[in-house]
Amino acid sequence: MLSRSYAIAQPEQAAVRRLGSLARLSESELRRIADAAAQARYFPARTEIVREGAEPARPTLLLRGWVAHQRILPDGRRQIVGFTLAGELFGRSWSCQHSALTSQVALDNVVLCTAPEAEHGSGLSLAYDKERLAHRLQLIDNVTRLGRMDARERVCDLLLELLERLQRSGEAEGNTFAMPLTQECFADALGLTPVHLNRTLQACRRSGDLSWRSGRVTLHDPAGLARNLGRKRNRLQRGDAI
Amino acid sequence: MLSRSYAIAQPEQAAVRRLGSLARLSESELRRIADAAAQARYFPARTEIVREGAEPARPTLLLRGWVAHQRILPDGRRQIVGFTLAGELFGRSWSCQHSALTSQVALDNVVLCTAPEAEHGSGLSLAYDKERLAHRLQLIDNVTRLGRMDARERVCDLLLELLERLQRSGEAEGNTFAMPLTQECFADALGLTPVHLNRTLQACRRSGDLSWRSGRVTLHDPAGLARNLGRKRNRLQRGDAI
DNA sequence: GATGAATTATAACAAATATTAGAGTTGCTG
DNA sequence: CAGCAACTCTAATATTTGTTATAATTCATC
Repeated sequence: MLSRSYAIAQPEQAAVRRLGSLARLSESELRRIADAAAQARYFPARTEIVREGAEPARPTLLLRGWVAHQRILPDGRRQIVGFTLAGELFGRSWSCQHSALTSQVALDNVVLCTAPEAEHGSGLSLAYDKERLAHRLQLIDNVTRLGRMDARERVCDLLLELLERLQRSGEAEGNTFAMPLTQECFADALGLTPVHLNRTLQACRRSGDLSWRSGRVTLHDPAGLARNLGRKRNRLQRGDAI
Repeated sequence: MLSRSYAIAQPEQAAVRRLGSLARLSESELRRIADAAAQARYFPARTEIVREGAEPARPTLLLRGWVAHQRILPDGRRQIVGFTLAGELFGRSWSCQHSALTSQVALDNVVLCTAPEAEHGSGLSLAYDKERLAHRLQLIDNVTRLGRMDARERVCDLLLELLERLQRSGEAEGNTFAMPLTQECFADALGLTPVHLNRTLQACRRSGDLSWRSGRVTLHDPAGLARNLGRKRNRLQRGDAI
């Protein structure tokens, strides 16, 4: 269990840094984010944060950990439709006013807080809009991945996406990042069985594309992979929204 | 080629009816939609309306026909990530301010117009928000379909979705609707090859699930199918947004 | 360090989907 | 209505992915 002062102070800075990279925030907006972060809530790994169909949570800033947004079919098949990483927002994009479109579960130990209200047209509101745009991009990429890529391509493409996002919020060390997901969970995001994902990972290791050991993933040539997969670096630009 | 007066008058009514079903529109809003529809533009089948990455079009109201939103991989593989049907809006949800996230192509002869600006908080603005929510729902359904359903389930699930949307805008006759898509195109939406889609359609016909002949699709027991697939009727409710 | 549970790895086999090729069918156009 | 092009259908075969089972490894806890 994290001690309170440590749990909040560190990740809060990263979260603010990341929002600031999406739009220019005023002093008072920064203060309100810090205030919100002080009211952090904690969810242990594998805990459900919001259940699909439930009254959804307010817009939420993820201070630490990863959250998965998933659907469960009646016979138990699971599909993860997207991730939220530390420093990113979620809540509104995966919900409507009356019910959550997906269930939202903590993949590891998660610290989050309710995001402050943003005035229409403010910097904060722009940052929120960009976040929603990023979610839509995530979903479109996901559809293309699942519909038209084979196992190896799916693995590399999703790991590339995660690396890019973690680099953006300063959580990657070069081409290496901490991977809190189990292979079974990763398979549920890629529409593969755990066995086939494992086989594919071995192949990727042997071909020198990546390494994945004890919760750390390294992509050995991200640029080459991206070229190979036709992955566009669909960067969000200042002013992008909706 | 459609004569101008006929092309506009008929579908415009359906489009207004559909927007009205999403939110209560004022007299002046209705008039502005009619004005916009009078400035209709025409795209023949298989024409590109907006190319991925291009400066995107303004928010657009589709008066007639179907539009596909698609990604093309460098080697030519195509994935359709969503559809817009007559009476629905598109443009903003598939774009950001600076570049379209997908290319948008006319699947049959299409008539569209630029949607009127909506004031913040107005009925029209609420209808637009709902439309964007519906697009997000479409994408999430799509990910689940492609990730975790087999060929037969994908076919039935997508046809069900299309039937529901067409029923909502009054374009279906009972459980039958006009299907402008070629099987090859439908396969590109389902992440299947045309050959396998065709086999699967034969199987669905033989098992009595559906018929698809000369551009008309009938689902023989939509409710039963929906139950079978665990398809939730994720209806948009009054007040839903963002 | 020893123990047990969870995770990862491997193999053999089964099922689903892709590929290639070609034969019907439909619908448009002259 | 003849001819052509696009689309649909079918079959044989190849490849990919799923399933089941079990072994090896890792990780947390004692």
